[in-house]
Amino acid sequence: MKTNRPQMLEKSHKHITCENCLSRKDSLFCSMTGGDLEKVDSNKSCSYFKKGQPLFIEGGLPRGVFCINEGKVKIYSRGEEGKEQIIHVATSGEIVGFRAMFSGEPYSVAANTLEESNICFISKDDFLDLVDTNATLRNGILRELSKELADRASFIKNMAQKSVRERLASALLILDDIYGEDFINLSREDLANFVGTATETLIRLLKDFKDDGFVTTHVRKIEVLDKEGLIRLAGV
Amino acid sequence: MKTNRPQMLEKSHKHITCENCLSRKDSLFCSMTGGDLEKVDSNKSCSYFKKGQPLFIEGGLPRGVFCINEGKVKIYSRGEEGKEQIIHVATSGEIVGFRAMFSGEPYSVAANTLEESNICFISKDDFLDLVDTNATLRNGILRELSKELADRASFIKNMAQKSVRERLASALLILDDIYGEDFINLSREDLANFVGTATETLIRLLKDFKDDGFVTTHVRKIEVLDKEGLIRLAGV
DNA sequence: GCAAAAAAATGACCTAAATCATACTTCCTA
DNA sequence: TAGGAAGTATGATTTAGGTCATTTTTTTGC
Repeated sequence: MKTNRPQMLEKSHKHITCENCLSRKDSLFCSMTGGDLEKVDSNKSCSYFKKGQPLFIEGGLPRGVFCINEGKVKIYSRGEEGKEQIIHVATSGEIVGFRAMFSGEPYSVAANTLEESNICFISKDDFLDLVDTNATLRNGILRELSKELADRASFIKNMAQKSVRERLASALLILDDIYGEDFINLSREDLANFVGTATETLIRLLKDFKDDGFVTTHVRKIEVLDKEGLIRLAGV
Repeated sequence: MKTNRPQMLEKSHKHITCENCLSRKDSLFCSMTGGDLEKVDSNKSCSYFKKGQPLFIEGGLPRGVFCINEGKVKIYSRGEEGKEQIIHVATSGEIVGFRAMFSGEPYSVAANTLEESNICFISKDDFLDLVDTNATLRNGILRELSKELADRASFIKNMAQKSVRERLASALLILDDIYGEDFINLSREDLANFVGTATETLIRLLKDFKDDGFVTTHVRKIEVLDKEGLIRLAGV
């Protein structure tokens, strides 16, 4: 059963040891062993982020990467009239912002927390050093980049060829995966910006989905009731 | 002045030496020196491809990478009703299909020549070996992957937030860059599948652009007359 | 615990762009 | 080099979904 727990994270800046980080098992860092792990551990800094805080902004200069210990982060880019397009929602264990490390260019996207989060920061030098010396990590990163590239190709195809209804179904399935044990917890506006539609349209469609028994809502939180149904709707 | 030359490529399978490959300067391989270059050279195979031939198909198993010596290749993915979404048009010097080398998964996209092309093939083992031992190449690839990721994020945003008109303007600018000295040479259908619209809509909008003096057409070929105008239209 | 602000919801309306139908051109190839 | 197929063009019609305006609910800060 899904939970609706009001998460209360430790608000201090106390150090989270990689050794004990529960999120590490899902992470690119999962393979790391003694020496490298210690190096990261001693050089990283951990912070508590309130909901809505930026990790970095579009056009900013990257100084390092962020490793999510606990929480959710939206990766997005702003269009002309300021409308956000959310590209990805990152969760515990994910490393955020490492693409700009390699491209040598400013951030092409921005990142903000979607809820209160504990996030560690590893400096550019330390990270690149690690990538250079640790072949397993490097291969993990190459694999990750490739997968993400494939994801985005399919994202583009969906935007081009699917109706908003189908895209919403597919977005809910993706988010249900990301939120795992918890309810999907995004504002209607953020959800609309992920699906790529107007907020009003999203609200209407979500109501349809509710009426049809695919989902239910607890104020702003969304619970997926019928995955199979959504899969059929999404037409994957 | 743009050319309209009827390209006639060497139709044999004769070997193209990397050493003399004119496209190499634009390539990820540009940094490669004696030893590595010779290794690639002696292990690769070169082929002439007719217009419309597949390099690989969606879901197929990758055996190596393709290096375009001369020609154009569309990278695309098919939607449910078989409609193609073109993700990228690759040209001389580009290496195609290296993402799947790292992900260990089947191709998530397909690749077909858009015109007759000379393309070299490098086997998976040779390529991965090279990446493992040549740090410069490796960094080039990481940079390339990152840039492409950024490109696709902006592609997604455009699909979500821009009108077909704006997307067409932006697509024409991108293609004008890719085709360089030559006219843009894509079927209306391919162009529609790149912009992400119906073929009829594309034809109508292209006519508008012609009436407004932004482009002119030579049968199927498209010549950009007013870049500045298109930039304004695209709203970049 | 209340006021103000932000978010969510609903209604009315409008248009960009899809779809369907058909005609015209250009390109192959037999 | 004729004839058929593929590609291009245009017209008529429909509709998904965007926009704007307003109300209701929830959240937030004092």
